[in-house]
Amino acid sequence: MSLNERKIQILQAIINDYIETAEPVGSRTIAKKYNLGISSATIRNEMSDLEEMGFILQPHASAGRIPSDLGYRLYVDHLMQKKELGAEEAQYLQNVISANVGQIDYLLEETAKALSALTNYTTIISEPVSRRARIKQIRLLPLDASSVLLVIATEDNFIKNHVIQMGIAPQENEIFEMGLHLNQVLQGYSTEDIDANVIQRLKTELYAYQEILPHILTAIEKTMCAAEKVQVHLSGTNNILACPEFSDIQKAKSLFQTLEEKDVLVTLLEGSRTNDLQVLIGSENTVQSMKDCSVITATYKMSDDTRGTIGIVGPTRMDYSQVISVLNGMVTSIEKVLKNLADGNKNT
Amino acid sequence: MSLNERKIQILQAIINDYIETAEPVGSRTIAKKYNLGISSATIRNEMSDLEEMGFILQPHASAGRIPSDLGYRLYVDHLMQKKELGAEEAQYLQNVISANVGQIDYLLEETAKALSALTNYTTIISEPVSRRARIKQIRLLPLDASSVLLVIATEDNFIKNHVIQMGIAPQENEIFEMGLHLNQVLQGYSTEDIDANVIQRLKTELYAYQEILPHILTAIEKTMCAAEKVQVHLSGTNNILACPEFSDIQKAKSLFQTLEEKDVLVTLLEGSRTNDLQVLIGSENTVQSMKDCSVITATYKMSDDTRGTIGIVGPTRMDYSQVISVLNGMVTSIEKVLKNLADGNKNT
DNA sequence: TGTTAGCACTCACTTAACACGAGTGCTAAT
DNA sequence: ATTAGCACTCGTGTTAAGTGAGTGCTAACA
Repeated sequence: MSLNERKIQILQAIINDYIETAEPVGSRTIAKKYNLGISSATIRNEMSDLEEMGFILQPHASAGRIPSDLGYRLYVDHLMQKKELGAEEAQYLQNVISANVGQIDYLLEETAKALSALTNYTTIISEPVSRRARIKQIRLLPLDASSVLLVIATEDNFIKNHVIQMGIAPQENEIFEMGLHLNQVLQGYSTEDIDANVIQRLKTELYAYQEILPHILTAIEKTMCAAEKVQVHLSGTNNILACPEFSDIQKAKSLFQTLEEKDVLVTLLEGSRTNDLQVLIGSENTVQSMKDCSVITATYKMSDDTRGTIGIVGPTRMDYSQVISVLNGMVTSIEKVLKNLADGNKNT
Repeated sequence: MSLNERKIQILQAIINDYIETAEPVGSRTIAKKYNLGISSATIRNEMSDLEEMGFILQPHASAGRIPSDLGYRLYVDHLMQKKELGAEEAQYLQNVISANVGQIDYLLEETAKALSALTNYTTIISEPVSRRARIKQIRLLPLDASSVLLVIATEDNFIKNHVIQMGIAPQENEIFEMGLHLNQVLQGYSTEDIDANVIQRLKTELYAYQEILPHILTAIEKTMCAAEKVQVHLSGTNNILACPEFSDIQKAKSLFQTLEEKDVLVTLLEGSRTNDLQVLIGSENTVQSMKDCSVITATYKMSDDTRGTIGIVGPTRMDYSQVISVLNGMVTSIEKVLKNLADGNKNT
């Protein structure tokens, strides 16, 4: 029993129809709607084969067929015809991005909204992070009598700051001098580079400030940690409730619960860091509550080392080709903007 | 027809029972469960009066009674007995807060989670903002050949920064000098204080830097705007799906849609800026999709001028006294921590 | 005059029976 | 190899009857 041309046509018809209608597809429907030149009986025989091969399944004995996860997998890998993103949609995305250049968090928030609006699914976006944030500039600013502001700019132009509270009130010029020295020593360093040796060196060279130095070192560590922590934006969760597959309120609730856990979302996106585009279909998802969902993720690069991920979550019966075209378009647009930002060679 | 003691007892019984069971309450139930010493027939007569007065209503002719919004209003204002927060719960909240001191956004995120976990409703928290953020420190740091980092610390120790990209590459010492000057002039100023006069003054005094000054002034404006922009955190939306009143998926969807719009959330919370604690019941809400919800908001102060708001959203049939006790406990805890932060007199 | 027992009535909800129809699998004819 | 025909399955929709929780009203009672 081989997967001949006709079987493939039938499978494609089933998947297309099911994605459109969300109803199990029967042999008569296919015979009428898609002119394959064969009768419903023949289609029935082929469908029986397709079921045996695991590409489709029957919800119950007297119902039509629906695609299985394996069926969708075949569809996504070989059958699906790839769409290009429409001009108006591409323009819409471009506008959203352009309007928010310079504020990375708003940019991603709005991008997520736009993607949800275009696809009618749920969007997850992680902020770009380098696994190894390198210090480009480090500064200390006296804030008031008892606190000092630490500012770290990484090579990707991510800025993080931390207010350091200290019991002792140091002199302004001391703070300033320390800042200059730290900047000189730590430039180009990542978290891991700041090891015992470096710390020892700083302790020696800044012996005069031994009372406040520890405060500052812990602050640097915390700040660098925060710089490496992934921030995620979620949007369009309400679309889940529009899907007939989630009319069971229990299913919907457990999915919502999962989507509220940022950690889970991060792992979900992290998984696809290596691939440009990844599709996880139903049971391929490791998270239990997402066994009825498909997740399509795309990676966007800011620099070679700094990348974030966009994920679209929908029912397995999702419009794969449309989502993929939207994601591709979005990645292109966003990379253009972010690369300019990282290179720092464009006016705001 | 007056609201005598007995009517009040009956109303209270109806509300208590309905909050607990979510089922319309009949006269027999009250007669059996609450020992009021009167028969179900008498209760029926009183209930008829209560309905006429608008405190309760009948979903359909042969059903029991449920409280109306007016009924809940009376309950909240006069009948409800105020609870104190349990010791373990107070401890739990305190732990969550202590664990996240120093990072205001994580703190609020975790606080929102904790409140949702304790109440089983949805939590919205806005970050504390002063309506008039005043500049405490303003600095310029050269980042690389073409960009400069602007750092503004407000008097409440909120730090905001902005990367300014400029075509021209200014000298390090020029940047530094400008920064010092700006700091001197703008200290203590809020957005509104920086009017045409001030700008003219700066333009004159910093005439030497007329090419880059405009870049910097717009950046200052943008940054101060961002400092005044309210950030909101949302948590526990999935609890909505556990409420029987939202088993209608359409209702749930429209509520979810509303909750995804940050602007709406901000207005929702803003409304109660003046009051310490505010309860909006059902139709008292201006937003259409929240006509079946009650929103309890509490304001927490960081300093006299800087305050944020916590809101709990649930069905009108929510456990008002419990939510209020949790909110009060939370405000006390969070204010203790935040005031220390704002005063800057405690180690991190 | 306020309270209560009794009773007729209402109406949502449940259950069972039944018909309907979409869909299948199998068989036999082409 | 294809297809027409047919019996069979099973979810869905409809109808009818029964159930029970709840009400309002009336008349009797303290």
